[in-house]
Amino acid sequence: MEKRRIADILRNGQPDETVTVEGWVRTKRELKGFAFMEINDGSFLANLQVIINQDFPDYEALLKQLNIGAAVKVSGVLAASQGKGQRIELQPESMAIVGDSDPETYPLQKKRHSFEFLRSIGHLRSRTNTLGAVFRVRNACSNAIHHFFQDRGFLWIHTPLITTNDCEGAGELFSVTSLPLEKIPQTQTGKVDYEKDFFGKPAYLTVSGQLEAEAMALAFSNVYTFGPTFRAENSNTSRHLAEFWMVEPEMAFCDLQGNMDLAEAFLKFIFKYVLDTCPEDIEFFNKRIDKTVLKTAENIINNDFERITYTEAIALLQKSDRQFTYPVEWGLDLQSEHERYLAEELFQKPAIVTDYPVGIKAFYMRLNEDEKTVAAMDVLSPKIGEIIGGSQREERLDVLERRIQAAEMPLEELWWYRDLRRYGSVPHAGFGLGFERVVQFMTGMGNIRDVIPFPRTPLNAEF
RNA sequence: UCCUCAGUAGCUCAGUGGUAGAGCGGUCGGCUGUUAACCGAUUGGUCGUAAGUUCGAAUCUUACCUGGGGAGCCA
Repeated sequence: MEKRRIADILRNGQPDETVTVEGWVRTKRELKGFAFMEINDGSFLANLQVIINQDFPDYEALLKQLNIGAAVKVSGVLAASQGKGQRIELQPESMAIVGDSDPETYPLQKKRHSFEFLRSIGHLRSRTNTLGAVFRVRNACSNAIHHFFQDRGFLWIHTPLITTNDCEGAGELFSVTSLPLEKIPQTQTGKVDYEKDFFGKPAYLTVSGQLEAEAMALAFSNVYTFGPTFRAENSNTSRHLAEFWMVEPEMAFCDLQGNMDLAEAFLKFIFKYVLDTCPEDIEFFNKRIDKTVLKTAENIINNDFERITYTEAIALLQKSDRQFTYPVEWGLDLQSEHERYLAEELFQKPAIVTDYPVGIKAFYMRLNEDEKTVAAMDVLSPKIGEIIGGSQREERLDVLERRIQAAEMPLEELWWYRDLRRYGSVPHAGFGLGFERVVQFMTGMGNIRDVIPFPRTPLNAEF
């Protein structure tokens, strides 16, 4: 008998087809002479309804075991549903409890649970409608990312998770060591003797694969990373994780314009891809989580992003009649409230802000002709804020070295990064995108901890 | 890390100085097409932890722990 996924049955199944399905009981409703059971195998938002008549073998005993959470295997014949709410349903001929579930202790009920509670049962929460939809969308989004870049000839590169650069960028780093913490070897001056450590010097979990991606871009022209990234910052917000996934394309022979064009095309593509592949899940989010999800997605797909310079953004903020908590002044960084005002209220769509003051951006961003600004870009989105941060990179050795020194960073440690400017240096650009923030944006989920299966945040590494 | 709100039954919450409550869930019974099924009964508690005030504390005070929202930092 043909084993089929529930998504396939609900989309394509026809009456009188014989099928076998495997999944978990989501709900059961008992009536006088028969019972309804719904099972879900994770392939689809909706459940497959199974009708069990009282003349089914061992009806009484079976029903006692068909509790929410139990794993079952059912074979039978599809039939057009007599009731409302589903097109097709399953009339079983044989049924087996693969793994039972005690209803007294199983924490999931057939009712709404708070996301806070679901986080405490991270190993089971993916069996709920919302988290199920989240992770299907997350998967589709991952797929979309690879499609987008692969179709354009970008090489997917795997940059190291362990780094000895403590100067990759901002953010606190997690240390990586094989030294015994209870008895750390010390030098004669009483400092940690890193020469005895695994790598012979301090090592950390990476906060970005960008520097290595630049090296690879200068060999393969267009590359991208897509992998985990770590930040030890004690951030307790709905949009920060200690371990998250980042997408970082890097393009040789590319300037800031090309970078912006790619970022915009990229966001449009992945939104359209997810809309096309997970329409039911997006519909669910639009109905139950955030009623603007669909509108926002269509807005992104169909409209050009607003593009303004930092200087123009400051002027717009100063011109607005809104009272901001933080000062608006050329040279100061944009605060969350400023970014949200621009994207959410003024433009009501994503906005790309470029050419920030040199003083507030990283050393590797290319110095503009005015020597006051750098070729940086931030894509600001409604609700989430900064969703993409990128720049054209400084390709001129002398300028780069000046910037490194101005940032009081050690030139020697960046010897290989400087080498890239010495041998065949070309204008190049790239950006970083927080993957979970995109999934948050697509689904309307308010807390980033609910768009990654097992979130790592301060004081939380359970599961 | 800072500000702010919260922590009471398995879940969601009410109770704001005087006997610990409801809905949902679970269990039992009823119901011929349900779909957050419905109807009836029943079960269920270290009121986050510790100390203090009081004749008496879920309720007031202090500290701590945990969580939510916001901010900073950032993607």
